[in-house]
Amino acid sequence: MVRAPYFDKNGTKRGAWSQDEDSKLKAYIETYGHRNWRELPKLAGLSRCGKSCRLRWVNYLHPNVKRGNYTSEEEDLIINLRRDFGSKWSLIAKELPGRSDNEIKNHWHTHLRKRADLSFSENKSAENLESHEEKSMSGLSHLMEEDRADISLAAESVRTLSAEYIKSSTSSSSSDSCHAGSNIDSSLSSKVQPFEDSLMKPYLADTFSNTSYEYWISVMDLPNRPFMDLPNRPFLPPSERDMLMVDDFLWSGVEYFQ
DNA sequence: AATTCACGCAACCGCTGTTCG
DNA sequence: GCGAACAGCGGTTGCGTGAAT
Repeated sequence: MVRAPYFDKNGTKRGAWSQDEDSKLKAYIETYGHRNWRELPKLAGLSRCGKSCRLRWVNYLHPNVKRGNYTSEEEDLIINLRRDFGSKWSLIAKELPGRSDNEIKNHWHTHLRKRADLSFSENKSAENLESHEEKSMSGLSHLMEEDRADISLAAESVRTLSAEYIKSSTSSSSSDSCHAGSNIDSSLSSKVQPFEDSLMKPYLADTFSNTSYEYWISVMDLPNRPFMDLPNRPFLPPSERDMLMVDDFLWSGVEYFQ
């Protein structure tokens, strides 16, 4: 189940813990506490590094650690907290007495993420989109103001082009109003296509296959941003950094939908 | 029965924040 | 104010186990 025990080049033991090591660590901490993890292994007679000892204690040996299956209440709580806090596992763990951040993180990745995905796709509906938008924007709060401005610029570009795209699509004679069509002005299409290829398709092909362009425009409709003239602002962000910003922005929305 | 594959989870790695001299 | 040491965190990895073929 875990890495087989071995010694690294410094003579420090790594991998799975033995019962003997567990008892030594537990006995030492219960007697003397753990004020200095670096010194602790030497004093406890262990050939481990301090980090390894800390991890073993926090995740396994601590008397408050609760073993066994998660209750449905705990799972619901994790899903809700994950939605609110993101990957702040230590914060989430504080709300679940007896569960370590590592354990919760593992449980999320192996069980709950799928359930959360399923739950989202089942609940996805038009009336929720507005609140999703708010959540998406609140997801930006952790970013520096200048980064938010960068994202906003890129998002504005997306918004503007998408609006033109839809306008062009819906005013055309084509019966296909969902996706890039053959009737769109070729210059506009050439600008929209990279957007669709590089940003939208991963979502459309995944969780948001039925989400409309109108929705994405509403999500990206950031308030109080200067309008950019398309000729002066190429659609694709000019740098890799901008690209990452847009990606981060979009994923921050996805995070909140889970 | 043997082999392959996917899953679950303990442990590790690398980074960031905090404390201390 | 600065750098080193340390603690803590989140992402990733390695490998045992059981299910599927």
